Amino acid sequence: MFQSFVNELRWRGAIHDLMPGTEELLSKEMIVGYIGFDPTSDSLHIGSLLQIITLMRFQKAGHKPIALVGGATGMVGDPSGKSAERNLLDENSLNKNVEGLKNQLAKFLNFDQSQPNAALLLNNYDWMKDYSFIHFIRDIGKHLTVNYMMAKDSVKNRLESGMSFTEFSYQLLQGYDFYYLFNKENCKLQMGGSDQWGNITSGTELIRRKSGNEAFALTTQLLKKADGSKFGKSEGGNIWLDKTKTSPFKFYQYWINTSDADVENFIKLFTFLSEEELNILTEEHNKDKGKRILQKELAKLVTCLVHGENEYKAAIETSEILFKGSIENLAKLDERTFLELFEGVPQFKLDMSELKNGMAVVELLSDKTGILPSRGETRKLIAGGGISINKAKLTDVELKLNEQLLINNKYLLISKGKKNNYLVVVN
RNA sequence: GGGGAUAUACCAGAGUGGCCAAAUGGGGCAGACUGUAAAUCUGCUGAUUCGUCUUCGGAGGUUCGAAUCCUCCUGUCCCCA
Repeated sequence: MFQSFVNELRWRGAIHDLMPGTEELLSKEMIVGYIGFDPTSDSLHIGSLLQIITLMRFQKAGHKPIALVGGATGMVGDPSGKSAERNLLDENSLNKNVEGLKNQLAKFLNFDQSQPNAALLLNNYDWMKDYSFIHFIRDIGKHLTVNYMMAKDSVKNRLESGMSFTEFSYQLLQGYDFYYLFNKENCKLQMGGSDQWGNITSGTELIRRKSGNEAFALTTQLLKKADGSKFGKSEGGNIWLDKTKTSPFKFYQYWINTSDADVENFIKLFTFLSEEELNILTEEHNKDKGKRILQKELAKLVTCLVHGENEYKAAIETSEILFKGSIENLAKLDERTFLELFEGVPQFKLDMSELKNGMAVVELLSDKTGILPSRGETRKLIAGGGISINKAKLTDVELKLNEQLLINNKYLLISKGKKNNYLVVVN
């Protein structure tokens, strides 16, 4: 039972690096392992989802996962992968972020205390807040040399451009977390993205030097898309797990749009389908890639995992209407269903009186709604055939809107390109 | 401390008195094709009431006219000490 974890990550192509002995350790007995999450925002995004899923797999393999929110480390800022010193978060937003992350993380793991491998959700602020500087540098700082710390990539890369003592100390804080969890929770493994290797090994080193014990590390591949662009971004920015930041519809759309080049890789990483199930699906998919079998399955499973089945179904319906449906069908829907369908679509309000006065499309699209940043750009886009109203391509730049265009006397469906839809609600 | 180079739109990078809202490439947005994919091709990419208006590190100046010349300031890079 225990041996499957590393193997599973391996065939899914998730592993970047393992400390020697890690696989043996995990195959013998139930192990406690942790992953830390930085409270840099009040929601996690789909990049961190991969780490959450790693913890879930870890738990499914029979091990005990700890999700650690970095309430203390977040006050300092992890320099890993950063080319410049960052601003510190103020405490209010930090607290808000910590709470947000805790709520999200809680949804993915099993905390049922009757299970021996029940998950834990911890905040390192709890053990750091009363640790005084003087004691910390005596107890902890004494065990790692500056030479050792400087050899880390996160520090080395910054020797030219400069780095504050604060960020330099970061690895010591994260190292101490591991040491603390090792002693307190018998946590022997830390996992994380490959950019965390340096921080994790500072922890294992601290454990070794301070107590002579051995701790282990496992890092996962950092995700990249096949075309080199960044994973987890769309025009609107990050794809968040919080549905108020990224609607389930948009979330679903992100996954359904996965390119052929990425989809096999992503479905292995982001779903719990077995190797056989995946083989069958992939074979089906390869027969006719146009059906996008893998994309649909991936979008379904990830949306269900994060937002639940109901939101997934709603997202599918909205997608059907927006991409396949006709405007007539849309008009047939009752108001409630209509609004439900468009929940994930950005909406704007407009006064009927403004419409009756004959508002120019250009004005609506730029000044009134901000769908486009300027009138000039709006004109250009219309001229280029990039705007549709109620699914009909808009050809007349000078068009004046009137109430006859409204669906059910109330709505206007604006599309920018194929994939960006906006709903104007007229009262 | 001395000497030199450089600063141009989202980025890279041409332009060195008028033909410059500024070449070209990348990125972004849109169109065609397709499968809501990739690749490819096409258009757009300062604002605008389409007459103009505001931009080339900053502040002044020369000139009918300045991204381009002059002065000062600021930032960056390189060399010497």
